[in-house]
Amino acid sequence: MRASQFFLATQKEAPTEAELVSHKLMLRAGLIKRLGSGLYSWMPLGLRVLRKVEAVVREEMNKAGALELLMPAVQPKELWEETGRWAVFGPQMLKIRDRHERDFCFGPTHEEVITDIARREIRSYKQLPLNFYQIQTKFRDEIRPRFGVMRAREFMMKDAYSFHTSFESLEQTYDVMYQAYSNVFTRLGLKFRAVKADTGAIGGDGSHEFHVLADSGEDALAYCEQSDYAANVELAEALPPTAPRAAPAEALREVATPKQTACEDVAALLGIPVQRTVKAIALMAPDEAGTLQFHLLLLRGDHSLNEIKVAKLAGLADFRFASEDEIRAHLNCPPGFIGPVAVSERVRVIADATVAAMSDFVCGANKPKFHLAGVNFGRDLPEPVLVADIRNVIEGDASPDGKGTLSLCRGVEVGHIFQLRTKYAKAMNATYLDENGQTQVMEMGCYGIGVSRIVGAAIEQGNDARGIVFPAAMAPFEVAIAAIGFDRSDIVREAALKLHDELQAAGIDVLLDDRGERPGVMFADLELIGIPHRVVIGDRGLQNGEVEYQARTDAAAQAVALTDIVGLLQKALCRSA
RNA sequence: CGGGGUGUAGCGUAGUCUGGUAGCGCGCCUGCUUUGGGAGCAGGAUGUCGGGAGUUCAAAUCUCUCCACCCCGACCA
Repeated sequence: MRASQFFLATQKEAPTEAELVSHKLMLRAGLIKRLGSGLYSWMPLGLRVLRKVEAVVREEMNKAGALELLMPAVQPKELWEETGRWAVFGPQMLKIRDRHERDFCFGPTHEEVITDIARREIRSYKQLPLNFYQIQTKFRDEIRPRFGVMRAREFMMKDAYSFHTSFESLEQTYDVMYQAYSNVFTRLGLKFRAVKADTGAIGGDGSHEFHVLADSGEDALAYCEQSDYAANVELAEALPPTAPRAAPAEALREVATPKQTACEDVAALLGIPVQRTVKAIALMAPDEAGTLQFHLLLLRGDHSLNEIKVAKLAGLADFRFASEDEIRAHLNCPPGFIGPVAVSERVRVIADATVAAMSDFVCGANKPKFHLAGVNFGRDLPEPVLVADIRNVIEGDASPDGKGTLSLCRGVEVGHIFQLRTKYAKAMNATYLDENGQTQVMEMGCYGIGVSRIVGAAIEQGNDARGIVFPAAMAPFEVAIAAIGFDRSDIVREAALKLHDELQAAGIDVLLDDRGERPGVMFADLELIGIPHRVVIGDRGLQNGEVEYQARTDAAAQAVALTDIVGLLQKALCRSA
């Protein structure tokens, strides 16, 4: 490709709308253009990147035995009513109506459509297992789209769905998909981690997320250096303390905390570690009769609430945080000074396992501007009605597998695999006949990769002061030739065109910068758009039969004989000559 | 949806408080010079100042209203 015939749309300054490095760089490099909130056009340069990611995904899926198909993006309401998800999916689903006033949605996912295909097409156990996938545009009306293509409303997704006669068969395919996903992210040159994930409303026994590691990632991940344990913090279990609760040693007393509401501030005022404090979080949740009950959750001062764990507790599935008025009504105290001591029977006190093992702790006094110190369960207040794991794990916690301690990092979720089991097949009556002629419900798995999100995540991981540093597998071009004086030097022009043709003939994706721009302009552009290998051709070097080669990550260029450059690039790109 | 903020040329912005000719940098076009790290000079084009309504002799500026976008929270590939 010659730059003069391509469309480079680089910019020196990033639009103010972009917050994240990757978003800024994608806009500056001209990979994408924003049309509306969460809606992006992929410009020719960006589309090349997207297509390369797709190609790797497609190859690995094919290799794993999955079959590509393509389903409609627009789906009829009736299908979604069968699984009850027309209502459940809620405002995240873009609902549309045709000229006959019939309801449709723009597909946010395709379980319903694929299950419909499966129930129509699959009759016999002999046809199973089967694994279908597609790479297609999805639309999810996100509450808050942000970070460019990392959380867009319209995005490109690879979604696969497998069908089985048994759970064992599902597990087999699940493992194959796990491996295929690892292959995809490895080939794309990404630092990633697979973690155990919350299955959420989808349910099932197994679920893993694949995260590209990046500090700006929206998910917190816990992993163990000493073992292979890794889980989303949403799910990661906090083991209860091993040491039993110590006997009370201090007397219960009030301490004045005129301005201190946060645990850190209270601890600082009292000159004690924040680990000695307990914070109370007030929730409202409906009981079986639908009456709202007031709950007080106790966490150690330095711990944070894990809302997903809370929602799994009996009676708390539909919790919400209590309002200030509700807190005052139940505790006769404003937030900031609330605690579990001497509360009415209507207050249900739930303690995190860590708190349940604490003694002589500090908590709110249910009296404005006061806290209590030397607080002990059993003596100063009843034992909590429930002790559970309701906190997020922190750095240094014991690993749930009992081998070592946990570390934390952040990641961008780019893949998620689920064992769906029979949830959809049952709801939609997707059955087959087994060896005995009996009707059986199919087991199902589903496997998603955020193809467009990968591009953003990769840039988040690969960038420097000069711009994007793409892994070779997904760079828009593998090699750039910067021809200095292309418009005025015959020997440069000839050498550049010849090298361009040779590289092309060798199957290398090459961009020849033949714009005749000044070197600074060319270098800046080629670096910004992240092309991994650059060859500079100029009069100066050609006099010695040399060109310059520099990898995007190299500090400086090296002189290379013109006759050697093709071989060097083939080697750098791991291509055989 | 709740909280905070921003809308001025393709991008970045000044001007808004205190109403009075819409300005700057980058980019773009033409010409000349230049040519190994975002060139110089000269000339030029591009604005419903987010939309609408109002106040006023006069509105980018004040008032009301609608819209769009961004940031913080709940959602997720």
